Amino acid sequence: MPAMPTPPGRKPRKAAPSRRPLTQDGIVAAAVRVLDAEGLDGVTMRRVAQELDTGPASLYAHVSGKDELNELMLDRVAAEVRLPEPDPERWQEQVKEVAREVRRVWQAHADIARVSLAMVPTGANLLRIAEFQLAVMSAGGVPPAAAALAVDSLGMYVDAESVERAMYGTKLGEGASPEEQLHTFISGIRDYYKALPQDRFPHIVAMVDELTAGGGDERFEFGLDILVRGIASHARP
Amino acid sequence: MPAMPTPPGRKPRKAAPSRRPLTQDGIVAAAVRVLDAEGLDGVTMRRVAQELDTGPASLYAHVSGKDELNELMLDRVAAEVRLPEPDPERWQEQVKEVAREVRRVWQAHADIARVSLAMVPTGANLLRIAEFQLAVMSAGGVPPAAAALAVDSLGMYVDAESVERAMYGTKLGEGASPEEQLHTFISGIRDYYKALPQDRFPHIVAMVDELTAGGGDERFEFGLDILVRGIASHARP
DNA sequence: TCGTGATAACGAACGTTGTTCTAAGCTAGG
DNA sequence: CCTAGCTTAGAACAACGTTCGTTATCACGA
Repeated sequence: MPAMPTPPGRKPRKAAPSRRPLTQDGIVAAAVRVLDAEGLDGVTMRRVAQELDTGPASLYAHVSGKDELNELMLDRVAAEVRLPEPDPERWQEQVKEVAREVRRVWQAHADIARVSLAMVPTGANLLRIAEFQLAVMSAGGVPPAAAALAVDSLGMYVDAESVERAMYGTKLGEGASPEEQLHTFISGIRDYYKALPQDRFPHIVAMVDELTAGGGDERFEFGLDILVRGIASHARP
Repeated sequence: MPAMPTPPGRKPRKAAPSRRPLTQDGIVAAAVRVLDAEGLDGVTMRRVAQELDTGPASLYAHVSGKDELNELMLDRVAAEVRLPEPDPERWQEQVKEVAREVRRVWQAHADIARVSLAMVPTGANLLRIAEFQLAVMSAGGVPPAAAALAVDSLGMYVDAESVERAMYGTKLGEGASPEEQLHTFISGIRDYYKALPQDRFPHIVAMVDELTAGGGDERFEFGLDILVRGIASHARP
């Protein structure tokens, strides 16, 4: 198709290029909107681009790829985590408070914990949280080596628990309410465990109620309690 | 090319239909072979089918889809976990032994821990491990509710640690040895943390060595110690 | 005021992925 | 020996992340 003059009376190409220019921040904000509405698997380059009325190729000028977009989303969401005023006297309770707060924020944004589990924290908002925990533990008498590894273990625990919890909502249909979903899922598991052969799995069958008990908060709280007790056993008095 | 009569003296279609029929077990075994050689992301329907000299569609007669194949792979691999003879006197040490053993097996099979993290255990070999841990903790005096939640927390910790560990190997190039990969990765993180602004992240910068210390085994052992100490604090004496 | 060059935007396309469709082949039962 | 039902498998579908090459835009020096 050789060069052709544009037909008379035809606009240059597209009607209104009133498109405000793309920015990395705008892209990440759009991605988080999609995340909240459709889950992490719903955050595709195409879907984010669509949210911005453009094509997927346009995003690559501001973001190196999907991985970087994931990390930027996580760090943006991590900004919502509120940290208390450090109080060395209450360091154990404060460590728990921060863990609960991170879990709350992760669960407010669908699957995002999956991203946190699969990366080393480098963003400013994530490091801000780690810094707080290191500070409060150090002030509380936990030796540096123990505090460092404790931050790691705590983060892993919060992430893994949030991932499992989020899974219940996505594996089931999106129809019912979150509590309904959780209950349906748990009942299925309970029935399966109850039907197990008692001679091979006596404890599982006997403890089926304990294994499937707790709305999720109880379970989390218990694991948190275990971790903090273990950490405290390494602190000097 | 319309229907043509087969030339005389020619075998029906393919030279030797010595193709032994597909079985679920054979498919899972092939999938695990691919997993070990190329990682979890390398386990695609096409790749597994290729390993069996067939097409991807043929697998769906024996396996409902990718998710089920993942779970079957995990359970097959879980059969390699060896459990000690239960000894209530040493329950804390035995819980740790099993956790170490599971981690060893997970890490012997690339990314497989990712699957474990994303599902509720239902396979016979996975339940066998949970049954053992419940039994030994119960015999050791841990109350049922605590034991049930402890199994959950322990499993999550082992899975999450294995996933993180496996990630170091896959994010970097596949060229160097595992230790080399780990070292390269850790040094990158250390340099980044060292370059952080000291006024905003004083503890991170000060503890950079502790945060990046431990070949991985130390870190895991420490987290395990924390968890078991916490669990033990719930046991009756 | 007019080019002009760097950069952003984007339509189209490539190579993969999981999965389904549909037709052909094989095997067991009458 | 023939037919019913299951297995096999080639082809195709929709969706994914990413890249290519071209077009449009805008700040700035002549």
